[in-house]
Amino acid sequence: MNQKIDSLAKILIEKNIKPSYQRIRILQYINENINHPTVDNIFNSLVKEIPTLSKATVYNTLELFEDANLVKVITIEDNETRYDSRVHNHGHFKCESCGSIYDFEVDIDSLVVNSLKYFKINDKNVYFKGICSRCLTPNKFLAKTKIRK
Amino acid sequence: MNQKIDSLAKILIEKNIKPSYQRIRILQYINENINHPTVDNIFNSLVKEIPTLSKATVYNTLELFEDANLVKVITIEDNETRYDSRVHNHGHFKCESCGSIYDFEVDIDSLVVNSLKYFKINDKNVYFKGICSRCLTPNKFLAKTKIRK
DNA sequence: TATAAAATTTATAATCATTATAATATTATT
DNA sequence: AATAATATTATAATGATTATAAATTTTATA
Ligand SMILES: [Mn+2]
Ligand SMILES: [Mn+2]
Ligand SMILES: [Zn+2]
Ligand SMILES: [Zn+2]
Repeated sequence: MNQKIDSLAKILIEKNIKPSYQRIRILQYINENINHPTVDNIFNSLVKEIPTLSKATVYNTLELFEDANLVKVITIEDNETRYDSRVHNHGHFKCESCGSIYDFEVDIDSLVVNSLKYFKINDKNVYFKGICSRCLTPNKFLAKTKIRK
Repeated sequence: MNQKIDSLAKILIEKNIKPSYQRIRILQYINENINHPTVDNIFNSLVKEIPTLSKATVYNTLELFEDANLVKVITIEDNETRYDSRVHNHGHFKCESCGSIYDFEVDIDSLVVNSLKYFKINDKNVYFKGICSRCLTPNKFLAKTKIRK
């Protein structure tokens, strides 16, 4: 138990972030929930166990994590900002039916753009939209299907 | 003058959209301003010539255009929805210094993702972030530089 | 250890883009 | 012209994010 907390604290210390209890728990949450949670997801889950938690802390902490490259902001939809603890470059697929966001591996670096020769590129993103396989053939996987809002 | 309006009206009629004056002017604006304007950009420009224009009309019209594939929503930043009248598939680069959004051609269709074999893909997006060439060497192009908020 | 300073968290208010609602105006149909 | 359908407008409501200041916790120093 303390091992887990210690290792999370270590990650924060290495990034020069003081490992407060709230920060450790938020880091833990995004590491264990890689389904690209929103601020509300994170807050509503954690506030059950940390009743004094403030939403402002979640916002502040995520901004801190973003600057430290511990988390990546996913902006597929304009109304919901999501967070991804997998910071390596990968693509995202959003299902327009169930709302789930899937990761997929894609060789983004191979996308060389001539017209951006003299631009400094810090960040490359790829995202698709459509209907996921579960929604396309729902009856087949009924037992496995999880509906996400 | 009327030729332009007529051709814009024609575009709308072909999409089964009644060519009201407001709709024609909004279509004209996004066709003439391909720098990915926000709703505010569109509204503030047009309201000077159409004082009765309502922001709700701009929102309604853009949604209508989106459904008709006359415009594409660009969501690079989570706080600003932008609109693009160039609906063919192309990439976007957002400069983190001046905020400008550049178009670039990229062969998105060549991105084949095995894990999405059984997914229905409706929309593919690619966007980069970084510093544009003008911001990297600002003195060189002083005369040409246009600062965009 | 006691005290002061700094950092963090919390509670609350403010902001702002978007959506919803209902009234008004315009256009089409009979 | 009267009626119905559609579009526009004005306005309010919503909701996510940001800002602000007070309260709490941690750290540094005497
Ligand atoms: Mn991901
Ligand atoms: Mn574009
Ligand atoms: Zn789905
Ligand atoms: Zn720039």
